[in-house]
Amino acid sequence: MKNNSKINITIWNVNSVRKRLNSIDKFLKAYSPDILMLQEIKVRNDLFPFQFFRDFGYRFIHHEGETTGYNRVAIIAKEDLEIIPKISFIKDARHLAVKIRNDIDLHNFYIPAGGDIPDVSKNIKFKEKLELIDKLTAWFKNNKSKNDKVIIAGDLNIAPLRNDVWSHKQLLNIVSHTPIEVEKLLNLYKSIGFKDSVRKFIPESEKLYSWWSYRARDWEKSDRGRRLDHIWSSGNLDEKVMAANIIKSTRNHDLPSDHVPVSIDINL
DNA sequence: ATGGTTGGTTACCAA
Repeated sequence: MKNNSKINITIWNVNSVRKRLNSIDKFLKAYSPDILMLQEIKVRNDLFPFQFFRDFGYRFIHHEGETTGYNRVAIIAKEDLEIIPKISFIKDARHLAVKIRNDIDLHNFYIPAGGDIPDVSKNIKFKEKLELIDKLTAWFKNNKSKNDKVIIAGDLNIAPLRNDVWSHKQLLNIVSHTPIEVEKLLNLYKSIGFKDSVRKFIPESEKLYSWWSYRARDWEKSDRGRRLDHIWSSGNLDEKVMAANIIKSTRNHDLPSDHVPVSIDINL
């Protein structure tokens, strides 16, 4: 990557990379991001569609071997990136990190959804989700400072703002928008002074979603979405973020993911 | 208040 150039970073929970090849093909032809960070690729290393991405000119494809085809994230880029150590306590290949421009840490996260019941005494998955976010908050506080250049992105499975969900009132007790999750996520946000690179361009007064359930009869008409996918940059990078985009059109592809891509353009 | 859909080395579980 040349100095002083615009870089597009796109995140996308594809809900199985193999099922989504036609949709990803359409998206890459139209948007051609420099760095593509996928979540929920649901594929083992040996079955990953390497050639598909190489044919689009992506020479850097980073994901890690696990025996199961669940969860998992990948970082794909046009140019080689330096791989940096994973955060050790995140399981199920839900995290990978790289360094860009020699000094910016770029993290790809897939935070667990946390089950259906928003009660830590009845639902271990909800408990583990909250604990993971607490651990991440502590990790950033202990390992990074407000002067470090850090971008964290991915499916965080929490919609923090009132207008990040179709009905604040009706989702208060629904996992992804409960006050306890929102509080935990805000602590992570404040840990080293992250900024929301997408809300920077779209005021909090406007509804904004990145996910629509498969269960709706007509997802677009009912429009009961949530903004679960986020890109945050640390304070000294925020001013270099020049644009953000949620590519809602992919939700109308044949065999779509329930999430749509979220991207930023950043001048580096 | 209930049920609705999708995916995985799948016939249950997670999302």
